[in-house]
Amino acid sequence: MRVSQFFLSTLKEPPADAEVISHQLMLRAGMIRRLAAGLYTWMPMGLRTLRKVENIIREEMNKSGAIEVLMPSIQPSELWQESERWDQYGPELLRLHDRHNREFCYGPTHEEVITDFVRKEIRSYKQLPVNFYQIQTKFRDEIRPRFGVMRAREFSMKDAYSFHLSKECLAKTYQIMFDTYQNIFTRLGLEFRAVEADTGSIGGNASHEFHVLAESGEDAIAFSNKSNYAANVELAPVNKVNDTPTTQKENKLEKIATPNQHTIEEVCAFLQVDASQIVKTLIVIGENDTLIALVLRGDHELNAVKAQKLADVADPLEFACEKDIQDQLGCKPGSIGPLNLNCTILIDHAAAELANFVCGANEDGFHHKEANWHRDFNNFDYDTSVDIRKIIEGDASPDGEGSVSIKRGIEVGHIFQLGDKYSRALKASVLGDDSKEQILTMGCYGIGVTRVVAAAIEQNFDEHGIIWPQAIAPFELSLIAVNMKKSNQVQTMCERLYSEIQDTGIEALFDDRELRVGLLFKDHELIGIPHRIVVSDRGLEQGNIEYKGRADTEAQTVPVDEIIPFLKNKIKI
RNA sequence: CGGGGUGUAGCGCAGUCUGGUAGCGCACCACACUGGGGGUGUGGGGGUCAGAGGUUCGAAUCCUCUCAUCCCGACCA
Repeated sequence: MRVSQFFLSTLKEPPADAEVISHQLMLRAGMIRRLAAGLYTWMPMGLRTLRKVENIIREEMNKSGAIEVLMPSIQPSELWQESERWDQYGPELLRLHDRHNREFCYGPTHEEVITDFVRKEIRSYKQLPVNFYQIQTKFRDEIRPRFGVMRAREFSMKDAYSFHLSKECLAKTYQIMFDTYQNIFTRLGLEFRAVEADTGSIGGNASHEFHVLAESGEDAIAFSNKSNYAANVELAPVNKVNDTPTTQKENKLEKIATPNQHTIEEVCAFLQVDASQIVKTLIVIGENDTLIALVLRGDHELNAVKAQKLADVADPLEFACEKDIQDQLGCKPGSIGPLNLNCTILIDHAAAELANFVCGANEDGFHHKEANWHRDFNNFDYDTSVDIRKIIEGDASPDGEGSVSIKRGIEVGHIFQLGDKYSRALKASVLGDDSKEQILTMGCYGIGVTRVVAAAIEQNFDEHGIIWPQAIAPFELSLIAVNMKKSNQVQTMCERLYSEIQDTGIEALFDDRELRVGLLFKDHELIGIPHRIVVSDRGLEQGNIEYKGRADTEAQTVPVDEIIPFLKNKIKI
């Protein structure tokens, strides 16, 4: 492609409202433009990368045996009423009316449509298992779209849905999709991890998220340093360290005044103790609007996802207001402690292992020192202690092998074993080999296609711009001329090379603009094209072309005669 | 939806406090010089100062409302 016949629109400065690096670089490199909040136009440069991502996904999905379909983005409300999600989904579902005042929604996902399709089309167990996928535009009316296409309202997603007679069969396809996702993200050239995940609101059993590792990721992932274990921090369990908690010491329980010391930091500083020797007591709403105390070690953080799964705790987790705490427990939140507290108390096992600890005294301005569970608490039972804290760096790995380190990731894929939630609601069934009707079992598998593009940038950039993995670069090679206008030999060589490069199948962007070479370098580095050759009088006099990889620090010279094989070898067509 | 910003030329901003000719840099157009890392000069084009209402002789500037947008919290590919 010649730049003169393409559309290049780079910005020297990032627009002020772009915060994250991928958003800034996508705007500056002329990949996208914002139309409205969470809505983006893909410009020619960005679209080339988007299409490459799609194609890799499509190829690998096809290889896995999945079959491509394309469903409408607008869906009738009736299907959503059948699954009961019309009422459950909330304002994120963009609802609309047609001219006859019939209700529709813009699809945020396609479980209903595909299940409806399958119940009409699939009659026999002999047609199973089957896995349909599409690459299609979704709309989710996010409360706060942000970070450019990373969290847009309209976005492109690859969604696949598999149908089975049995859970065993589903598990097989699930494994195939797991492997396919590994292949896809490997081919995309991204550093990623498959992690165990919460099944969340979609429901179902097994679930894995695929995360692209990047500093700016919104999710925290816990890894074992010894095994393959990886899990979203929201989900990662924390193992009990001891079989029995530390035994009490001789020191007596002591009540001390801690005037105006409310937070853990304040109390620690005031009493000169470490946060790990203090217990914090959080009051949340339980089932039936009772209050429940969650007790954690002072240096640990509550894991809300784990806590709200406990039978007594309301889901979603909700903290009690100060007034209710004051009215029902007799003091302000800053002085609550588990000793003689008049409500259900759930103790995190790390807190239950403490001895001689500090805790609130349930009296404004007072704490206890030297508290011990077995000695000072009636009915304390270590075995009933619960796991409600966030795993932290250095904790033992949940699978028992090695310890945990934590990295940040961007969720780009998610696979679920759905079960029969939708097939049951929509009565999707087939006849089995016993001639009996059987409800289908489903799996679903998503990849955020547009998000992959942003995530790839978050993982691959420097101060000059994007550094594309070759598989998804908009162009593979930059052909730049120094002062072509004034040099016939440069111009002739560029035309010759451009033609020969095209014959190799390498996708080159030939910058034939009459601009200073510095400008050309800046533009091509910003766009992130992985390979670059420069043709100049200076080089040609020595019979050389200059080559530089986008991530290289030094350029190298290559004899003119060898440049095409050299490039073929570098770019591996 | 709560909290905090921001809306002035395509982009980045000043001007607003203290009302009085609409500005700067980049980009764009023309010409000339220049030519291996965002060069120089000369001359240009482009704005309903987010919108509406109000105060005033006079409003980008003061007041009221509306809209848009970004950042921090709960959701998700």
